[in-house]
Amino acid sequence: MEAKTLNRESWLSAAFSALAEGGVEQVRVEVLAKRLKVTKGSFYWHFRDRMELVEAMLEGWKVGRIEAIKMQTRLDGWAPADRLRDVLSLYGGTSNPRGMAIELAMRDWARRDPRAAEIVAEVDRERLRCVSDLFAGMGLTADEAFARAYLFYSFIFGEGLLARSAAPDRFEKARDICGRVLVPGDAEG
Amino acid sequence: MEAKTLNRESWLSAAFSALAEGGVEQVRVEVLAKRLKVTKGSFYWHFRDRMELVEAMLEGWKVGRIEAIKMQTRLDGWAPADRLRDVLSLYGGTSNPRGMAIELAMRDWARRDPRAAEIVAEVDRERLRCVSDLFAGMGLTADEAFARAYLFYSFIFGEGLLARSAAPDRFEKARDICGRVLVPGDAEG
DNA sequence: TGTTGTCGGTACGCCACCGTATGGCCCGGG
DNA sequence: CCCGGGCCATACGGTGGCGTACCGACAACA
Repeated sequence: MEAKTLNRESWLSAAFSALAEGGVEQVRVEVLAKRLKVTKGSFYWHFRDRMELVEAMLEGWKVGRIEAIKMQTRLDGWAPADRLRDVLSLYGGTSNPRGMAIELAMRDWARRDPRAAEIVAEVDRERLRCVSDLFAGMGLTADEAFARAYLFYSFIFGEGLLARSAAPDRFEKARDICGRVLVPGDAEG
Repeated sequence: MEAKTLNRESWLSAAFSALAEGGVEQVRVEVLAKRLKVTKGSFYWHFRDRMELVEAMLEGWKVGRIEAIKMQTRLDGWAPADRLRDVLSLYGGTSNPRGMAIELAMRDWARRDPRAAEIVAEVDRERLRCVSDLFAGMGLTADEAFARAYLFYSFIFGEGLLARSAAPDRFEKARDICGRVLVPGDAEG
């Protein structure tokens, strides 16, 4: 019961899937077309060229991620530490593998494309600011809060990079301990 | 004064440069040939095909990294904490950007190629084992030591992923604080 | 001086991808 | 009925990469 005519969103969605699976290099017009069961004639109706697609991806990802982090760190009467634990569990481990794949692909992309680098930089700034504020809300100084946020995000993305081969319970336990180190506090017995 | 005839090492070296700069996708026969100022006729003399090159890269990277981590964590009368701080400074920040670029490219590669994934997994196992032993040498239990090693490496690689835009002193200070959190101890005034 | 082996150049066919030009289909408004 | 626009198919030229077949330069060596 899918819509019988595609639009920009259809192509963007397919593009993000390709990005997650194979990096920017794999978001190719004819490949996406095949996956959408149309020809590229459709693509070049909705987009001027491939560059317009990838720039739409950058912009869409940016606003989506910034909106998400603002939601996730807004404390409506919650304790900062609890919010931090929430964010950690949202990105951590094997939950939301697609989201993590896109994150990593985005960052690999940023390593060689200045436009992507600028987008990732903006998102990172916002994220560091948000969780830095949470740490500051726990009584840390500005410098310490920023350092904690830096450690926090480095761990999250680095974890997605580390090979998770065999012994899953071992990693499970490790992540548990890491969580307690990253966001101090007595909770979470 | 370069050798006037190329060999496998020449191609491998160029291949790792291309890998660092643009990921696996950029290690292409004709591109490397152009950079080495020869034609691909040379390449196909030293290698059967492109796959033989990339497999040589995987193997070479593996043995090199395993050898390196064993060196860097062997304590010849050194304190475990000092060795940990050494490793951290070796990979951290902006020192050795080429090495970090290769690390990240390798891991991005591993996300879509099972052979690369296996290689990275082997290296990671060895690294986690080595620094885990160091943490254990500081009196931690096996579980805690492994968790610390996990946090340690996640931070190192995650840090390479985080956008480092503007305010370098801010990040410098943060990494300093992170170092003290990652490897506890009173040293390093 | 002829022979053999090492190393690289030249030229070709193949394929995947990009972007364009153009034509066809279908559907609503007049 | 027809017609105009939204949406897609078809077909084409161009480019860049892979791998192969074959040729040439050059050194060692007998």
